[in-house]
Amino acid sequence: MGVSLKDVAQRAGVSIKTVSNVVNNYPHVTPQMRAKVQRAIDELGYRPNLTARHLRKGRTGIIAFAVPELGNPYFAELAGAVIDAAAQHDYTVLVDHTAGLRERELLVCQEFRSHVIDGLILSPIHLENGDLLARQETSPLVLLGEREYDAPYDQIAIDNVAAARSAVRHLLDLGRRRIAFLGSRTGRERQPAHLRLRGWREELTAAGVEPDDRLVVATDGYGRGDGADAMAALLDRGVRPDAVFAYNDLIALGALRTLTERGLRVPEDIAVVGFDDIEESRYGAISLTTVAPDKRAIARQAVDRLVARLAGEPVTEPRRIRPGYQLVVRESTGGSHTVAGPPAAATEATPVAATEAAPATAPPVDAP
Amino acid sequence: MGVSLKDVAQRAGVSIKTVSNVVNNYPHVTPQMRAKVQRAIDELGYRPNLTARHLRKGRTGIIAFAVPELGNPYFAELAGAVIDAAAQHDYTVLVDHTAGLRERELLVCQEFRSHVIDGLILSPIHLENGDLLARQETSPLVLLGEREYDAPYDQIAIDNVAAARSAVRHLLDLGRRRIAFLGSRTGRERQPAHLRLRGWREELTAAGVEPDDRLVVATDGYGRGDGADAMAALLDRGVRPDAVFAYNDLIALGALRTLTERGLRVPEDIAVVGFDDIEESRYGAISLTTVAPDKRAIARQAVDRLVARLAGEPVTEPRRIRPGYQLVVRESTGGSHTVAGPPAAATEATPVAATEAAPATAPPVDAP
DNA sequence: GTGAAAGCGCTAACAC
DNA sequence: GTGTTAGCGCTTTCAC
Repeated sequence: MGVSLKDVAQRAGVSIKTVSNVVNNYPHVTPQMRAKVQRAIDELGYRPNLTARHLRKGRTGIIAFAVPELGNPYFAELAGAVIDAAAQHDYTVLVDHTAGLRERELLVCQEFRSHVIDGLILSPIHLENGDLLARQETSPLVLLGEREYDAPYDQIAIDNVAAARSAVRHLLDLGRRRIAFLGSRTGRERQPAHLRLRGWREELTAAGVEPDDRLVVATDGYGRGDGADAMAALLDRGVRPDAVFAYNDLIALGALRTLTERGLRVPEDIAVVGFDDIEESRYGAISLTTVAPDKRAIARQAVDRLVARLAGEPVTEPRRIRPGYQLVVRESTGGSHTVAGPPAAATEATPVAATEAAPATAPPVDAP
Repeated sequence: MGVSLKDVAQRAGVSIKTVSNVVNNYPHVTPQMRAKVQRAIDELGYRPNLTARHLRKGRTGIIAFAVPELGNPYFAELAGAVIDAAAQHDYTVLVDHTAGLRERELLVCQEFRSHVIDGLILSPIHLENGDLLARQETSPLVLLGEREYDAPYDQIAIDNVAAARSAVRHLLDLGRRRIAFLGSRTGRERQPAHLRLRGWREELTAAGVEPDDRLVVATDGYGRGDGADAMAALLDRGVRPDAVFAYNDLIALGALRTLTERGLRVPEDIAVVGFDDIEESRYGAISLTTVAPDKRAIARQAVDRLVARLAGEPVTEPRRIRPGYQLVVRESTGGSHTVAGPPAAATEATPVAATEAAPATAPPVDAP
């Protein structure tokens, strides 16, 4: 094994405690003693065994962040933000991905590295409410994403219905009436996309447009290929929308590709809106109009909530936090292009809608 | 604190050892004993404390994977592959990002979570050779990426010079002669892109074309915005290339965007080749020709090397492993589009070049 | 097949 | 200010 405190103490001719004091930067150590110990540390190449420290302290300073798929830029960008936010609190992040499988989601929130991770931030897809209620593990858990649960855990998610409505409203304002929805799910007991789909339905109805279910296309996954296929299927079916609202940017980008291949003009023939504002949406030949959740805020708040629970805040009442979002209008719906500038500062955006944590900005406002 | 082995033992009226045997699925336990203990475990909701186990065993089963930026899809995709490869060996991955800062790279390979991570896979950018030689930490380290070091650590990287040459050769074969390179670095002591830049230079020279340094554009970073800016700067400078070879796909995609904005046709006016084969390169309005490193192989081999070292294989001689790569020809150089199919199986690709670990495939072959 | 006891390396009381 | 000591929860000889 490696060099331990005892070895250093022996070498320096002092007690273990003194070495420990030096290692932990205890204030009350005489400079000469500190120097002596430090020399022994350097000579022996001592590195503290954090595992032992963790065992002793009962906590590790490691939190886990589990997402469906790291290959989805939205989650990759979010993971980066979580890592940064956690670092601010001196926490290290263990990133895992579940492939959106319920089994792996269960595993991660039940018995994943028990006592090694202090807490978990999970973005579930197929986890059921009962799974959460049956959770044995006592470490704090914060939930992210579209699914809403009735369980004693903090949940962070933008208002998906309102956000979806703002996207559809934008398309209606452009005079579009046959607005397709890409990315509902096939043959699942639960419909992960249901909130955004509901927003689509509600906003159409509110505008006096009858939602046409033939314009709703289910996909197998959430990737670019699924979007491309869905768009192709819709067109092959002979259904011709004048606008598309996609569950996420990847699906929208895939649809965009199909439209280009088929020689359809965007936005003239068909306008397209996505959801997520991943960076690549700003750089395509046709930049993508999209709903931009405030990822930094989501990450920061998720970490803040987790850290608060870790610090002992009781779960009297689980909190639901709604970070802000923006509708960023770009070329795919006729907006001008904004290649520069961070997503949150895009010029052609409707104001942020946020509750609780975001410093009160303007309430949601209609797109021009 | 939580429930410990002792508590379970007490409850079941057996010794600690017996409970431990049950928990670890020891073969020689009578069924009735196992059942009795299991009942106590369930009743008390016991979860093993992995931290204690780690301390006792001297290893944790956690490895770290540190990349410059998780927001770069190449690294995100690679991270996903590493997580999967590690899972095969029952290792959990702690993903971290260094922002490409030497300081953070040092931190991660020196004193990062000592004794908590069994080993580290690091993709450095600014780490110097001396930093590696001065490394105190004794846990295994595997290096990834373009930088080549003279240090006692395994290194996994495709043959960047040859890969770059194949990209440039492809452009030369198309009759292009004024081939720009986007993505060299400004004012750094080291030139991270130097291998690909060297490939560019060598292949041009070999073809009897004088490399023109006015066609080399430095960028501040490796993102889409950097590529867009670099392309714009080149055109504004009045320099008109007939092809562009970019350091990576993001820079190429940014360049593509600028070209579209300026009304230049791709590939007719300017052909574009990238490097990385990130998924989005296949889905743009103009799909991108790119050098596709075999990410799965890179991840697998990195994990394999690390696991081998962890299993006690001595570092008699550090290995240099060269996974395969392909040149995937798509629309940005006049190829047909390949939206479907995994990157490694793309039809219009030059054969794989790989050494050592990849099951001997065909040797490097010229592009047609 | 099961039990008793030692110790992994560290921290935190508590003495001195 | 510094030293002594008792565990944190687990695995692992070694008896029985």
